[in-house]
Amino acid sequence: MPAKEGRYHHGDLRSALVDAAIGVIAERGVRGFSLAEATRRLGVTTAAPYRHFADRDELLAAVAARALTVFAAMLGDAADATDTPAQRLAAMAGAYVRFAVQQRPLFDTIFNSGLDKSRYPELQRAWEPVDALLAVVLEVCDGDAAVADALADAVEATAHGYAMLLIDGEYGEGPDAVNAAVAKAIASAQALTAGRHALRPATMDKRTSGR
Amino acid sequence: MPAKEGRYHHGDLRSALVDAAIGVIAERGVRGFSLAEATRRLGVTTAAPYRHFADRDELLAAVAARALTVFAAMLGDAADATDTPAQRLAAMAGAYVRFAVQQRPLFDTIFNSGLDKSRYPELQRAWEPVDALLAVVLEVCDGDAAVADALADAVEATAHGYAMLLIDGEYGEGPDAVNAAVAKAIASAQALTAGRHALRPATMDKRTSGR
DNA sequence: TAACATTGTTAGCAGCCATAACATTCACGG
DNA sequence: CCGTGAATGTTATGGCTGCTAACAATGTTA
Repeated sequence: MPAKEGRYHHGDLRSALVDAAIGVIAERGVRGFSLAEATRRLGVTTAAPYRHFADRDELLAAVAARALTVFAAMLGDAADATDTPAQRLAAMAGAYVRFAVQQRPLFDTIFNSGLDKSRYPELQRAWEPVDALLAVVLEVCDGDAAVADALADAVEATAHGYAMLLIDGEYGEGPDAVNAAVAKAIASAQALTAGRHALRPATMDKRTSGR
Repeated sequence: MPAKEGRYHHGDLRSALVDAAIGVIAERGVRGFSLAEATRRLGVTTAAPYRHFADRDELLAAVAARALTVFAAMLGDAADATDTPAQRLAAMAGAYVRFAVQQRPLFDTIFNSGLDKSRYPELQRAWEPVDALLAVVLEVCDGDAAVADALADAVEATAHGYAMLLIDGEYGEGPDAVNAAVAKAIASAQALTAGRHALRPATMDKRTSGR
């Protein structure tokens, strides 16, 4: 039931707050997000959210949980559009980076909001579909489970790094920068796959890891 | 001249504020940083910083600039401790991740403070030594400049991703998690180097990059 | 319909960033 | 040695934020 004008009870304030929060974050960034602004847009008092969330961060965690479902869907779609396991991995790396810019408020809420993830079990659960996508694809990619795990981690880290540096402006602004970063993430996934023998844990070399 | 007790003029408030800010960030995180708290620790008024910084963010930018010199030094030391260019690259990837945890307040100020980098030319200049380290090592790594640039970007992104995910708690807490992440970053750098032929820009494959 | 749970509001506190007006000290030229 | 302006502090204030306590309106259910 949508909220009627002038009604005392909003109807579904909780999810309306999540929507409003996304809007505010889209306009002002996660850093500029304010609970007060979100309530203003919904025409409720600044005290109202506290009936549904313990504090500001709990609302952000709810936004992040919703964001993770969108994220998982986007990665899944990218994976489904390809044939071989190696292609899926590369496509997901590209989708990871694309998600960061296409859904920047969501990406930022997940990764750049400074939430203490361990405090929100809801969030940990929301991560599972994403983890599953990476893990499943990788088990298929290679018979060797140890290398497969390492490769999944490496591709995830690389895609994450490209995504973060891209939205930080490291590669410039505009669609060209985005496409370049996406392409690099895909190529890196392929390079990691090609050089994956170096990822086997036992292979790790004391000379370079020490300090 | 260090500040004497009860003195009206502090002596060197600007750099004292930078130090204090690092302390506050160390205890409360970048997100919990407050200009007011920093001034409290120095025994000055909350208005005092505005004689030296236009606003809160400008102080953070100064912290970030100092952080980048430490960062560059750490990467440089790691590179110097090795022999071959490939080893240098891998060592820098490990040092990148180690820096994130060993100097977390500094790392967070550089990457997780939400500063608009383009607004602070001082910051852009502070990046140059880091870029130089990556670029120089890579030109040596291979005769092919295009691949070298791509490899430098890929290793940087990968190290950055591991660093971010590590401090986000993705790999757990404690020194074991740190060592594991460092080792993975090093191994990934080696894997990228081994598979670097896939990074050549012309190689990029339309089938996986589309959507 | 009466009692209870839910979900809003009003009012108010404390903390933060930032600015304007004022005070003190420093540094330099006569 | 002094006086005058620049530099660098302080006091006072305003607006925004997160959050809480006390109260009010609405739903729900026996």
